[in-house]
Amino acid sequence: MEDVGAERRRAAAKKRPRLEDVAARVGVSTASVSLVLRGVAGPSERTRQRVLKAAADLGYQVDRTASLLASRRTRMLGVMVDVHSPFHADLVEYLHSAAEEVGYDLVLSTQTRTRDERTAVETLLAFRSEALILLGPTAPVDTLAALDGKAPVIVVGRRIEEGQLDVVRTADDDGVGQIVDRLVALGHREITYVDGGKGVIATDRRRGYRTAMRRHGLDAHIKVLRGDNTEAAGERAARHLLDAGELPTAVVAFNDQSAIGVLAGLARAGVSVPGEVSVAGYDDDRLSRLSCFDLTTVSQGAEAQARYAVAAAVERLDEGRTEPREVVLAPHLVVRRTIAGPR
Amino acid sequence: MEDVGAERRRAAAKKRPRLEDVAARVGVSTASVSLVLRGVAGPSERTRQRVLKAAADLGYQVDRTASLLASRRTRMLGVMVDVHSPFHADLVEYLHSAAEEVGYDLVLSTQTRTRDERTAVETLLAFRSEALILLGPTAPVDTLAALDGKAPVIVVGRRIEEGQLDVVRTADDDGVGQIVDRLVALGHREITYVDGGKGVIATDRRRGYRTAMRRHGLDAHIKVLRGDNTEAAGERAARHLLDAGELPTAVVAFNDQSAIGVLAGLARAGVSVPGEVSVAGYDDDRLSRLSCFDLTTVSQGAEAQARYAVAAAVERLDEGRTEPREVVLAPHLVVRRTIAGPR
DNA sequence: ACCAGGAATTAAAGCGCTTTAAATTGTCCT
DNA sequence: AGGACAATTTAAAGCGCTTTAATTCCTGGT
Repeated sequence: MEDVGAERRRAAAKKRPRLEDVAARVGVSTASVSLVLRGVAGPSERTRQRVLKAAADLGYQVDRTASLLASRRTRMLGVMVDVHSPFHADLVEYLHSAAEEVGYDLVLSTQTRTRDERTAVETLLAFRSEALILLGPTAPVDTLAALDGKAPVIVVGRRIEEGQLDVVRTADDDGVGQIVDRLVALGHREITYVDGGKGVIATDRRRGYRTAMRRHGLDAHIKVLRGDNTEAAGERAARHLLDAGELPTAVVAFNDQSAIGVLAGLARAGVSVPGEVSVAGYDDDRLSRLSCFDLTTVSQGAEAQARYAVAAAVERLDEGRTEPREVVLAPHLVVRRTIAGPR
Repeated sequence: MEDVGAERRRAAAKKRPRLEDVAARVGVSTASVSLVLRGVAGPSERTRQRVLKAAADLGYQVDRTASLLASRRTRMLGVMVDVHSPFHADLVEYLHSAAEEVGYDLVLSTQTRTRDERTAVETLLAFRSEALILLGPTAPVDTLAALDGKAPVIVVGRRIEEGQLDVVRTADDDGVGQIVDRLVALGHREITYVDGGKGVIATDRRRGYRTAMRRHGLDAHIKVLRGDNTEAAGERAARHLLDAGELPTAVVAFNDQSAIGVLAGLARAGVSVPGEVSVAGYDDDRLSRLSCFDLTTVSQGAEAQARYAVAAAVERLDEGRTEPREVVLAPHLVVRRTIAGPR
């Protein structure tokens, strides 16, 4: 009993200082302190200085949960990312800067094996994000639209049918088309595509491949290998090609991770890239830029996407826009080492 | 004027439901609803069901900021990570599971170019993290110790002198020693080390290299190349070696990222690994496992570290431990493709 | 000396939830 | 029927901050 009491007292003694403590020390009201600390105009210079000093002396640090609760606004944007994606990592960084510029803060929630999309989004909402920026969400449109009722939803990187939600994305089919065009220009005809699974993004890119192949009259060479968004899938695809014994002259993968898997699979079998086979990815993520891969890929303009996404959120939040808007950016080819003319 | 009023009314109308709304709908008090929603024993089964139903109907979602504010506890652990480090990404994932198991939640804060360690930690504190788990912090001990006054600090992966703080780490010098031992056993004598900069971790690993070399009587071959924790540094080091024209038979790098840079630099110059030069890294991070690298490295046991870190936090928070404790795990060699006997 | 008007300051009412102590209800004996 | 006791339920007091409306304090002009 004694002990518990003592402990409690000790704990109370070293409790973090509150606004009230700072106010008491200076001899002003908590209102004034609050104003000074947030840099709101009003308090006199003298008060300002004294408050600042007292706050520093006490080691005062604002309690964000209380601020958020008290102010109707939170100025926080919730971002859902897939922690495994290097491309998302890039995006997050740009989102950070973009948000900072307009005075917003980011709260991240990441999906892992144990936390699915729904949980991730709920956390964001529970923390009072004012808008949700979802990077490549896989949930059905209805679900996303329902979410939009609770907070403006900005979907990044994925197509959504007909003006239901704010979307920022690149024209994925066009991007893949550009790769195919370039490969064809280099003289390739046997161009195989490694698929990215059943998401909307994957569908678009696959379509881009098919369309481009047809445009060049290469219908007969259209070949799509099952896959997903991981290195493992790329490697499997490569093994599959090798086992089949008839390597195409070029392989285009759903994304960079998959492409890197393809690269690995080929390397292991001693197939030279781009000597024997050309390989291209999609996203221009960190990994693709590593000099050991130096992968030819398509840039989605991560920075621009981040900027537009934040801008969209701000428009909804601060400028009263209510109609959904879609921003489609043009992807552009980033030619690096992994493609060349056919063998 | 009219418009603004109207808009405000509309906004108010679709405001998210509060505990009170759920309570009103069922005809009980907010207290009961709170209890039910948190799964606390007390409310009858009948009440329980009705509350759950009402909450679902209304689409109620708890406002975390309010909960946190109201409960003295937050059950949140603040984690500071470097978003660029694949090893940290691994750790975070394990931390997530470990925390979840003991009923804690994680709030992440990442340093980027624009956000330094201090800011990151302040955010964590502002969100009322009860303890801080710092992954490889670079701040001086004093700063960290000061922090410990505000919330228990658990330092992960870095040595801290003499019982000032909770620390979970692996014996880095030993780890590097193991690599050197293995290389020597394979017959290597000219083993060069690519340094990791001036942090404490780097110091330990460098020492491990030096000590091991001396132990094998290879003092004359000790050679440390300047570097840091990036791929770029590794690549620079490789170029340096190549320019000097006298390649060692083995290169040990500060971490996997740096080692991958070395690999890239050597590959570009057409030097075969492990044929002509053996290369080893440290951390056993994601990248090192990619089959295209298949890098020999040292595992720090990310999962175990995460587990111990969370355990340490819980002990401080819930079990009243106050003396700092250090957990030093034994690293273990992960032999993959990149080392072999000397040429 | 007095007052209008602006500048600085503050009292007080929440924000949406948790939690404690007290009130209410129900059950089972005697 | 009356009462003891346990099972439920709830009123009300915060949590630490923001914000609005009101108050106080200064000016300078008359």
